[in-house]
Amino acid sequence: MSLDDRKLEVLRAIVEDYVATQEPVGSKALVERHRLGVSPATVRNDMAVLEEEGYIRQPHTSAGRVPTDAGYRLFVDRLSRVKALSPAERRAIERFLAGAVDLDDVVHRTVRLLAQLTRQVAVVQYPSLSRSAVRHLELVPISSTRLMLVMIADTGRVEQRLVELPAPTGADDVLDMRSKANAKLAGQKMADTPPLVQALVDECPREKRTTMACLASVLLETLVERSDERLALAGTANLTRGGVLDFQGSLRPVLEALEEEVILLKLIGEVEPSTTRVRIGDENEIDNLRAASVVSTGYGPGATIVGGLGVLGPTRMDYPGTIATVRAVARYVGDLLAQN
Amino acid sequence: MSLDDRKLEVLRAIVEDYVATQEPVGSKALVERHRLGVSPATVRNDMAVLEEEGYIRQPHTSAGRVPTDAGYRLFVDRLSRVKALSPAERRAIERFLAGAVDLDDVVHRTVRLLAQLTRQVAVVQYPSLSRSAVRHLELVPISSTRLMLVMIADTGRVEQRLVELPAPTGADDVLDMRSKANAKLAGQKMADTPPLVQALVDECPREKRTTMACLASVLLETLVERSDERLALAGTANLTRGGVLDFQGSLRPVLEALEEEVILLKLIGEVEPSTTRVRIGDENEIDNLRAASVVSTGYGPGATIVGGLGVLGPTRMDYPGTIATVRAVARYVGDLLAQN
DNA sequence: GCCTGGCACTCGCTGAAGTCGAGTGCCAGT
DNA sequence: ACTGGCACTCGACTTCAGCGAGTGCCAGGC
Repeated sequence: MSLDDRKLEVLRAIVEDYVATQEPVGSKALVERHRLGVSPATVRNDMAVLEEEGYIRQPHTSAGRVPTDAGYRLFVDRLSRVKALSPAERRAIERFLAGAVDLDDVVHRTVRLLAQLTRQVAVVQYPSLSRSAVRHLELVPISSTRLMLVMIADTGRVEQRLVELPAPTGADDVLDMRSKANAKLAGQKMADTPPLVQALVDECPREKRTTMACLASVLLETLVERSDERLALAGTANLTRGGVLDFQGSLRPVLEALEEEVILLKLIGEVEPSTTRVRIGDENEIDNLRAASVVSTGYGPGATIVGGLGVLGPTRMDYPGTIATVRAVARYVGDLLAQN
Repeated sequence: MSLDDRKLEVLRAIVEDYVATQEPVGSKALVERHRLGVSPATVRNDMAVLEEEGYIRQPHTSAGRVPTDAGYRLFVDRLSRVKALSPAERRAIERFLAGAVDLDDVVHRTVRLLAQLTRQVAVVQYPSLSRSAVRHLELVPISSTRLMLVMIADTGRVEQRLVELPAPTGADDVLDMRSKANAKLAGQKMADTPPLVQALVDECPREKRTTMACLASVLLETLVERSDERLALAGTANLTRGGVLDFQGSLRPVLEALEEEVILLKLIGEVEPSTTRVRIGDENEIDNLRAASVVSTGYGPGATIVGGLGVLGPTRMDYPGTIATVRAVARYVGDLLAQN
């Protein structure tokens, strides 16, 4: 059986009320608060159907109804009107982000802002190396057999790495390697660098080749294999909002999941074309997060995406508002990066 | 009245039992578990005295006793024997830290290790800039009016900052500024740099002075004013250990405090000579943490201290074990930094 | 003088019983 | 197809009694 308009309206009302009050919502209260123009009995019949279809459920016999994950899904996909941000919010975002001096600072401010606006846990991925390009490489001699390699990406991200050289190497040779490496790699997308790094070694005069190979391996490590992307997290205290009711009584699994960078990256890092992704409850592959929802999106200068950001909260969350905020913040951060 | 040895022994037994069981401990159970050689009645009398002196209290009339903050204090100061780490633990620490490739990596591994070993929330401060020295400065031209300043500290920490120049500046001039800055500042303690930076400007030929002044102001910002020291945090999930009993029922204030970097820095950053500092409950100046204890210490290569680290947990924690672990980890990290 | 056994007392915890009421499903009527 | 009515369910809350851990105190013994 398909759901007629009124049933959908009832579902929306249930979701909205439940999100607002955190309590199972009954037919009577629904009619009172939403002027549906029908009687409670009618609503009850609709509810029975919605329950049969799996969109809502009763926590206990003879209590009100609560949306299921599927109910939220339907709500997000078909029923929610996008909430526009208030001008005040827009201004807050702009002002808050404007003061950033530094990539670190941008990310920190962003994640705090997101947490504050959505009142949920916010996660921001640092601009991913694999999606950005090399701006400049610097080699700093530490001792005769040690260099520090500093890589500056076009997103402003900086990585450094110690290089142990196989043999003492003079300052001139270091300068030489530096200029060669820059000539070859500056401006290139990280993903395109491996063959170039190889070429760097191949083109090297024999006597310097082992040294260069050594540098090359660290370069590859830094540019490509570095899978441990960095993250910033904020707003964990928001998990305690709404008492112990959300997250089925225990924050434990959620906090544990939040500590695993790998998990978080999976959640917000897998960004496709500029859509906003909403994962509700069981849709999360992580067991620990089956009681949570994640709203995530990609960000970056212009249309390119260099990283992901998002928020995590109880399935019972204000989806329209959260989605709008996440999108807006992502857009502002993208603009900020574009200015660099 | 002063406390005789047996009363102290009773206090120790109460602390140990309470830490282990998380339940108020009564006179009978105490005698059974600790072979004190006296009867419960005697212990009761001792308890009455201890209570009068403020070292223990009864949650409710006719329940067992629980240590007060003062009780823990006395325990830590006079009663706890230092627990030596097991060889297995030592090996775990060494092995876990050995694989670090990078300062970031060192800090991350350390904080995770601490959290795991103590089963509490761990905090590690990045080597503080103000306590370290400049190893090298690098200036990377981004455009004709923009430079990126990269500062490498002797602790391995790297800071970068964008510099907007007042006028287009050629590559030669940039190189010149770079070598002058390095000549002046490399090897210097951050704290000593301000007059040197000033000298840098003063010694500059007039026509380049405004450019140099511009660089200098960013330098000062980076080297000195940068008060927002960085931190790493791990193990928040451990807060949920022990149910909602610790932290008087709400994790909220604790999580909030953990989000404030300023607060954390105050807690673990104020490191004096290489003592381990223990703050118990009310001794924390932060209101949100009056139900928590913090064990912190400084770390650094050799005898110098470049940063702080520590753990935070319920006042009901295993102090001897925690103190031993914190100290050991700090020592290993210090050794690791010394190798650089 | 200090320790001990005994004893009355306190009081939180637990479980049973009872009440309340929100909310339901169903049915007959419009 | 909707509505009003009605019997029913069942969780939440309250009350009450009994239990038992633990106490404080006191009188007696080493």
